[in-house]
Amino acid sequence: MTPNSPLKLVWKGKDKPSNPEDDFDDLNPVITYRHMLSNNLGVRDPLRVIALCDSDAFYAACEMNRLRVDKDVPLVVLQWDMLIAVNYPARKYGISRMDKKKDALKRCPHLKVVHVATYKEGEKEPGYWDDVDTNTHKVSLDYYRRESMKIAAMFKEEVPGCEIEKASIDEAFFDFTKPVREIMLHRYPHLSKTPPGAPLGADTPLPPPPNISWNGLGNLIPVNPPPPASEDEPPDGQPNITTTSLPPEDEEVELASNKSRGDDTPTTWHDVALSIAAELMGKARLAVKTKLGYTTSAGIARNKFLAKLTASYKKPDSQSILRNTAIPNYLRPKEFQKLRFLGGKLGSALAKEFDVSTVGDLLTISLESDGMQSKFGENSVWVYEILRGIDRSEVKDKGSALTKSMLASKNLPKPITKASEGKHWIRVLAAELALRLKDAREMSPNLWPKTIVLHARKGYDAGRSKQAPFPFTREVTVDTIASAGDKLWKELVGNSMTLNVSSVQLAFTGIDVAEAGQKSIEGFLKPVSSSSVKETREPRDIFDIDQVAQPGSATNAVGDGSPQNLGNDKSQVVSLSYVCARCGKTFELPTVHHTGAGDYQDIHDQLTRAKLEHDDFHFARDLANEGSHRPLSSISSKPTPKSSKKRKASPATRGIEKFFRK
DNA sequence: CGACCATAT
DNA sequence: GGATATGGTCG
Repeated sequence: MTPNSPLKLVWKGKDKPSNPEDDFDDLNPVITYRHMLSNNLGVRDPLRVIALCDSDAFYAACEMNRLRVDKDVPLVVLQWDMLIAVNYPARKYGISRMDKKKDALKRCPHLKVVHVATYKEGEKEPGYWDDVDTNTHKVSLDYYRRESMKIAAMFKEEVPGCEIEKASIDEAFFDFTKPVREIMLHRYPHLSKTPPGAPLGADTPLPPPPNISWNGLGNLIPVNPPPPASEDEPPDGQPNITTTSLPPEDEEVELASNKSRGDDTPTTWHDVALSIAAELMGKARLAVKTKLGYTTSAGIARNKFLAKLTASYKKPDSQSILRNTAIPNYLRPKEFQKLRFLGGKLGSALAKEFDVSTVGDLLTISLESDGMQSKFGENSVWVYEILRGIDRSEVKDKGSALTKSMLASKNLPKPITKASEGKHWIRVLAAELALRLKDAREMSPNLWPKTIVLHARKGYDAGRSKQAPFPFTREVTVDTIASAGDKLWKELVGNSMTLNVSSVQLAFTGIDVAEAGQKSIEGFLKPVSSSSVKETREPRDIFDIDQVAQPGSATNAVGDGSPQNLGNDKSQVVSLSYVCARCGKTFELPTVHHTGAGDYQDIHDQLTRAKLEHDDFHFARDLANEGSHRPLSSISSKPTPKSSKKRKASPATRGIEKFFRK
């Protein structure tokens, strides 16, 4: 029976609280030595501290850095005729996204206007040109992706031992719980051991926390927000008034008024944890600002949901802290449709069903109110909790495969009608994917896309998609990708001459590091050189294991699937290497001549032996390291309001494995 | 696994 | 709204 048992909350709706504060009655849990000294309470940890940090006007900031523009220069980033980013100096002129370039310039004639990088026609690389035309170019966000990765890398450096989840190109969540606990134990050594005379042993509450100074740590969200600034409230509380208090202009003012806002409510140990997290977050943000030139805004609170909400309290270049005690008053006036995951259909369904708009409104609706269970089913508990500031979703390190999919897409203002145009755009998109995959492989070689997907929208219809396994080829070339794309195109739009395609998207999905035993051996066999291999439009990987093991099998769905490529090359000079996906060690084999599958088999066997030996080394080393990082799958959390059904473990990995395990 | 949907920046 | 990303549903 943990103090924060979720069941308590689930059933709580049964007896309607008479005191509205009861809705938030888990916000001040008793914290014991057991809590303090446990390291695996996960999302139930009463000392959990999470932050969300996002870059201010990120694309604009990237361009300012790239062009070495002074930080006070108003600048916008353009995508065709649309503003996709407006820096803060430009916002002072009342410029916002949704404005057109024209209007923006009207408001601020000396505005710096930068168009996002584009590929043009068949260019291999994106670039910045001034003659951008949506009919011939496609946008590339690559520069921003790279900058984003730099920032993420610096964050990891700056807060070691902290789980970090990149949530989007310009946002990351931090789980500071672990490093904060260590610091707390170090700073307050009397917490590190249950005192001998403690009445309840480890379940004894901690002694009173020290008074802490929030000075310099960020903006404290007030426990008692000041009343809305304007006296003349529009009838009905309409959307264009800001219900939340306006943040003060500077932190001095904020701090001076803390007392009057009730921020002198008793300090808790969770507050101590928050304050330490704020130190760490501030340090990491400072590093990013001084070393990379990006300002950020962060929110620090007890979970992801609140951290995200808190980050928006004051921007830019600022961080804010939401104490548990400040949660109810911060949450209640918010329009729930602005909350994470309630911005879409679920949110509007709730608004319609109960005819309300704020969190406070929804708090009066119990779990078993008419319509709650029937209309929202599984979501109702999730909603119930989120409204009360409870969110058990975890911050998960997305590990090595930092990106699971790559999408290149192009909207066609003037829909295309000819097959040749389709081919053209597929080629452009393929070129981009090829480059991006190549770049990604510089960081982690052995990245493999499992599938390729083509999306197309015809006229006004909803888009349709087709996918197929992406073939094995060591060299993923534009041609490889384009022909796979062409094939999907045929299945999707056919040869009909009436086609009217207004958007095309080509994607890799299931990108992952090929791990031993997970993918087939092809992934580890890398042709170093080859001669008399004709460069066909669809170069087949000459080491495709299927060809070796089962000559003629056509499981490889590459390109046009023309059979003449299957084992038709009579003589080749090749040499092979095997690169371990885990440590990068390379095994080279001498150059061989071969005339048939038998030779392949020889090479294959030798490499297989080397690989097995090497795998054993990793296996042993893994055993030695066991125990330090086991995935905790026991904690169930619901990252999205969607179903909580668990996916079954993927079926046994098939393929080449049978060649190795005997 | 394949197609599609929901959500977000 | 365009360009991307992720995760869930359902057959």
